[in-house]
Amino acid sequence: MKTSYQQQNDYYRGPTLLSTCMHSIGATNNSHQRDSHRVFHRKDNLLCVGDHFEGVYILRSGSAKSYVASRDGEEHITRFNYPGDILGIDGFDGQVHTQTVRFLETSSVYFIKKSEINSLMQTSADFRDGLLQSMSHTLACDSAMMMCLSTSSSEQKVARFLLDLSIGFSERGLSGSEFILRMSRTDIANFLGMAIETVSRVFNSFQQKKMIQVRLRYLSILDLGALNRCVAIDVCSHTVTSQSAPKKAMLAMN
Amino acid sequence: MKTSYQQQNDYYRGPTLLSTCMHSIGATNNSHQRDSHRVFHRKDNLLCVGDHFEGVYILRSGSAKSYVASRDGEEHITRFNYPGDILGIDGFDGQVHTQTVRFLETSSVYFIKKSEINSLMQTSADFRDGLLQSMSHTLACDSAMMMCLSTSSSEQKVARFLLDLSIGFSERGLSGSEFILRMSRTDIANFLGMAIETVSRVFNSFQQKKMIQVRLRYLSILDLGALNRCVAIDVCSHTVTSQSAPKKAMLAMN
DNA sequence: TGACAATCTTGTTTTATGTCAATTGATTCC
DNA sequence: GGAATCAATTGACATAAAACAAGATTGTCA
Repeated sequence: MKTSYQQQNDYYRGPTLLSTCMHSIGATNNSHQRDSHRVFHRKDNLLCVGDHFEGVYILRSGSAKSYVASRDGEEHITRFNYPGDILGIDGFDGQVHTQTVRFLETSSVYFIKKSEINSLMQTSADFRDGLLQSMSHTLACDSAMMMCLSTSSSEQKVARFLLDLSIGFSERGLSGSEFILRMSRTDIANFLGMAIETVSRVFNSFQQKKMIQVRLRYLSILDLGALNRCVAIDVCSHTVTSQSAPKKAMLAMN
Repeated sequence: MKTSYQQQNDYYRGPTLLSTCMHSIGATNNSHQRDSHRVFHRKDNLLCVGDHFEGVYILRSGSAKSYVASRDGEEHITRFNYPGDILGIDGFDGQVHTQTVRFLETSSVYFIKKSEINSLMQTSADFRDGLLQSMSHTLACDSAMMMCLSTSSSEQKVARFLLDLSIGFSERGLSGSEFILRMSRTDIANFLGMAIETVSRVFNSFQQKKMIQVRLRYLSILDLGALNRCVAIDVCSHTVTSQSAPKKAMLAMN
């Protein structure tokens, strides 16, 4: 079974918001490239809350999760990271990192020193635009996530999550319909703000409706349309007869 | 009663993440300052989803709400804005705005053209740092908000909301204990991802516990400590005898 | 000033989802 | 290779908060 799933930790070479930056750096100085690459393993931390800000990292291969911690020690995952993502951007404010970044599998990153960022901002318009664009894009994603967290049902949240993964893999030239969930159910539950049991139940429910096929961390999307419809209006769990009047009206408009 | 509440639409002159930027701009060119100031009224839109990105705005006085829209027309408020905040930053990605910004009261903004941003990024280290810092700070706030939305009870959400407002007003040199809620209950409910009725009930509950005093949009914080404790561990709505075992344990550790 | 429209509050009912508990199924590691 | 640990599922039950409904208050404009 494993063989049908694409390797997700191939080096990422496709277009990305920061591919331009890589160019700029390459053009500026080739000799230091060796030193700027670092490899990490599962459960390694790239950064911890409170670490001094030294620069940003571009994830080249593998995957990671970024999380914040509340006063009482509770952790909350704010993002899953994939190749091309910039890590450690949160350090610009106050020169201290507010998030911990932990790898989900063997991964490699490219490091850009603070001083390098500064000089590139002045000399390379591409780098400037790329960085601003990337941060701006992250802000937009956060807004969408907030909307998802605060207004969606459990089924909508999981559907949204799977679709985002699917889109992300597609953009990176991997299969958007068959992939491996590198994170645990606990991580997914934490990220989506729901109980782990509910995640399990929704997966099961989707599977019974032939929308997905899931076994442990191997996931196939069988009916993309159904997932998309689920996100737009949460009809997955209801029969038409049990629809409330407002929901019926919304369906009618479609 | 109104007289005891501070005017919130005085021009903001205190320290802010972008006060340095204002300096830089002032130093660069004084003559255009007149043109860059614009005044808006309640319910006016500064930006709409889909608008082409022309530059960013710094809110000088008043207040606004930023919201995104889903496919089915539902709106979700992602942020309330106060003097010193940068508006329109979301346009860096794709040169199109993804959020609508609407004023809650008569407000004024300072406009910085795209071309100006570009030249300032090159020439002024202060502006560069200020902008990156501001965006980074916003990202951190978003993370905290996501955590709040996904893991908090209704009482915790409202407590967190009031504390954030209080801190924001204090930082701006206004009273952190007595202020006007410029947004409607509906806006608050939308922002916090809860029903308007629940917002009303939580306000009432807090009032009965002498934590706050609220009448329409006039709000006083009577017991800051209680609000803070409510955010840390949600004990507001429970008596000690009804605590579950884990919650009791958490309380004991305090 | 009075009437209409918003906005906010309060009471009751319903339901989605969390919590608790038990079991099964994978990994890990001597 | 088998105990031990960790991860995921499944079922029964409890509950916080949404939905629904009705009323009170405030704001607005002729």
